[in-house]
Amino acid sequence: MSQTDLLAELSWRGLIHQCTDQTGLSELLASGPQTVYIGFDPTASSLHVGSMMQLMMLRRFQKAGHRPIALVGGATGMIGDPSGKSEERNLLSAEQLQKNVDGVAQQMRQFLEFDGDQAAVLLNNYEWMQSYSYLDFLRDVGKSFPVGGMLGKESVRARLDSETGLSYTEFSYMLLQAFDFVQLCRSHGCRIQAGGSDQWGNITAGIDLARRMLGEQVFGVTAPLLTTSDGRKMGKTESGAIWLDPKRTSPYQFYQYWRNVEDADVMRCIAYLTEIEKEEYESLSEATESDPGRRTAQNRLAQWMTEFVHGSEGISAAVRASKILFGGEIGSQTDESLGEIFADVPSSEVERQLLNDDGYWVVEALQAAGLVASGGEARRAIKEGGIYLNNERVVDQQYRLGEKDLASETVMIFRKGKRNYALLRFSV
RNA sequence: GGGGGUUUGCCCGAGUGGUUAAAGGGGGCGGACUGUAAAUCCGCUGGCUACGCCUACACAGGUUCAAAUCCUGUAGCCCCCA
Repeated sequence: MSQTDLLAELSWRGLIHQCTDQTGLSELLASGPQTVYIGFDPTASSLHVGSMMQLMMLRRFQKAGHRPIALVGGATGMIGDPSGKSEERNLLSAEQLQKNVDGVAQQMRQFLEFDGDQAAVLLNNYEWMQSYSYLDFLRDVGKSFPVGGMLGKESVRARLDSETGLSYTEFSYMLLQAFDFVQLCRSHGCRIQAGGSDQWGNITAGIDLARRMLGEQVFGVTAPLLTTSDGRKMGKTESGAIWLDPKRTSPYQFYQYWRNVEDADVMRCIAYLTEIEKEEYESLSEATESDPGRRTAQNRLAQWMTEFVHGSEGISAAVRASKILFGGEIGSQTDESLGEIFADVPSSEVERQLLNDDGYWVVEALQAAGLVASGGEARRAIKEGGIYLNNERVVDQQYRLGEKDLASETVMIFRKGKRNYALLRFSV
């Protein structure tokens, strides 16, 4: 991909929100391979959907022949970026921070190429900040930082006007991030910083600082934030963030999240997060327009994302689980395959001998499985036709469960309504 | 300190001696429809192997054949006077 294609691509994808000097940047990119950096906050040991967008941005630069630097904020993470936050952050402990940095660094390997001519570089700003003394920092960096400019930044003003205010520590955050840019410019010849639009203030601070300290002209470009059509941040559910780590968000949940994206948001997700090409993008957009019921774009998005993040095994597991969880036939399964498919479903154990003799009363089983709070509720649910055993409706309130009702060696699958599953394990 | 009012199920809110497990609404849960959507429609919404029994209308006690409903005391909330 040539340099001009890169900006054209970012632009049709809507990934350029603000840019400090569009023509300057495009000339710079055209003049040869450049180094570009994006900072990542190590607030957790896994990346989530929001940071994925930034990683894809770096990936796009790398594919176009530039060198990406993923900067993990080991030092800045100790302070906490106040941008876009309404409250003072809790400070993370040093050990927690280190764990997070390690976890995040690990995940980046699947997004960026760390070998070859334009090998990606992974840095931690703790490396150069840890031994920087306060006095030296004030003399070298603070000196070139006019407070008036800082006060003018939107991110600072918003917090100063709020009731919680802004601590000196958080106020200083900007200096640290600005200095990162200077440092990377010096050590790696990095002249471009990208980031989310909430980073605009920090990025421009870095550009000003580079001009003052190094006399260098550097550039900044921001991408829009990934929000829903009604303005909420994407990548969050009631139960928390969507993580890239399969231990935190299973491939199934991940897949389902994207499948369920609103029509109004789906095309933006595809543009921002995937590498689906323009022609396909347009045909998906057309499909959403003309036949929204088929959810063609959502399916494609879910499939692309899950495969990219969790590999071919992840996507096939997610699709298999989706088919069964949405009412498909269960048939005869093994404990192992059920365990995989129903990984996110609560399960309980009861004694196997309950199945002997007259069998185990469904109403009791439903209570044991935790699907209903009382026997009365269980009876009612059955009467209403809302209870399913291994995806087949239970009609008889007096039904007794026996060995024949097992879906696998030891497990029965109960469902209340469309989506509430619970496993009951009959152990020995 | 004195006087008046109020307290109902997850929430709001009717009910002022018996057919009241308590109208109506909201929420929740099921079902139908659908796009694993929205809207809509229908049903359910104290417990108990249950045509019966038990527990419930702030709490404790009393009157009565019978109380969420009447009386007394206690507590919470609200208003008026000082």
